[in-house]
Amino acid sequence: MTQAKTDASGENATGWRGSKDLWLDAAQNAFVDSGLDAVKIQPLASQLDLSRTSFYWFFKDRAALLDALLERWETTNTGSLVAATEAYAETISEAVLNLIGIFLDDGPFRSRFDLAVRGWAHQDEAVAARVNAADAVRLDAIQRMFIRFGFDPKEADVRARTVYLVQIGYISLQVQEDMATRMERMPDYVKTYTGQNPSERELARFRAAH
Amino acid sequence: MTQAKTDASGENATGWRGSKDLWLDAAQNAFVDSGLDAVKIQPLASQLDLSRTSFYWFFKDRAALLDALLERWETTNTGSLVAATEAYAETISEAVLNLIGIFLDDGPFRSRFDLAVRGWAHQDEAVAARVNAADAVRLDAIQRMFIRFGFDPKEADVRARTVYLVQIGYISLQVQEDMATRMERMPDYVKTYTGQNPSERELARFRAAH
DNA sequence: CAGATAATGTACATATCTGTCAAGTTTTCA
DNA sequence: TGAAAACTTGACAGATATGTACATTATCTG
Repeated sequence: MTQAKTDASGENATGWRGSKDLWLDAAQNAFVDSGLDAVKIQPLASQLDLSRTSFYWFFKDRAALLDALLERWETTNTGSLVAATEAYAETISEAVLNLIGIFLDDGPFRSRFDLAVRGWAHQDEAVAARVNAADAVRLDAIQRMFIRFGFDPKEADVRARTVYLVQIGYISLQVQEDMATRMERMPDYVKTYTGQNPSERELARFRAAH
Repeated sequence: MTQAKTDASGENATGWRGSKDLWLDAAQNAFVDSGLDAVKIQPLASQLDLSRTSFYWFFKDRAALLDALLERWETTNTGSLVAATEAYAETISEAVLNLIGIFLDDGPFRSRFDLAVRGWAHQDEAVAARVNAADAVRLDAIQRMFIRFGFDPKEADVRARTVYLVQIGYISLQVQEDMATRMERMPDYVKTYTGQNPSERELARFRAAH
């Protein structure tokens, strides 16, 4: 078997109606919107207006689809978070703002994807293990960021956890706050996270970026 | 219909094998361990060694069971958290330690129950609304706690969010840390949350309690 | 201990999902 | 343009879930 090719724009370049990515994208949407148990071949098929059994040409079975989903998550979310911790910054406040930024808007890090994966981990040991590993990698990257700005390793660890866990908590709470509210809280958050107030210039730059 | 009575110890006081609470407890266990979609009457029945249809004598249908589950959550977790914010404390550090304490051991607040309910909220609008309301009540109680110790309302709000979100984040991460590790991090957490170091006496009291 | 009530079980009707197979149809490319 | 490759489909088989109707049995009460 060979997959349908896609052109540079990601569009379907072949004359065929279905493709591996088409099924995977549909699965991801269902997964992000409604959790693992919404990822069912039958409903996806009706939604795509394809025969249910056509799915089996692209994937061995449902488990293979779920594997692909998890793999996609790993290579997306953790990577973009680590990159943000390594972005250029002159002060720890700026670095923290860089990091918080990726949770704010729909950048490469997909909060809801993260949430859905954690829901999955709740009912699957193997997935839980992979999520745990991802969390360790992320926390480590954030801790290194604090250390780079002169924090003692132990305190850097706790501060890394604080920043990260607050973001995960936000995602878990599924809060729907408008940007203005979030912006208003930002200086206090930075102060809590770093122990020092962000400069007006840093805040202005952050506001401009989001 | 009348339910089987239970005696003071909560044990089954009647000669009947099943009871509303028996089904509800089993449902809660399945729910907490594996999420909403594990709460199915057929599996619960085999597990309880009762006929599947016997369930329908106690509950109208599956939806009624789930309602009871959510109600139980509301009257347990939020209540115990609010109580902890109102517990006696001489300093903000002590108050924060009081609050963190309920997440540490298996007290009235059940972390995993909270996690499971949030997973449910992810796939059900109505549940999401009730969880949102619970979060608002909890955050409000924590904010009042900070204000009581002299914090400015806006800063109290952010600090309340930080403490609460970190705990929710911890739950979401399903971290399995031993008590020693958690204890070691405690002073830094208190410092981050309150801006001041806890006294040795406060830490000693906390260690003794957990 | 008998009748009422509470609880349990069997049988049936129905829905939704997964996966296999063999036979189709479309597209590609030599 | 015609054979091969890429895809699509309907029919089948099986698993597991929900809920209703009705018969049956266990427990309680007077």
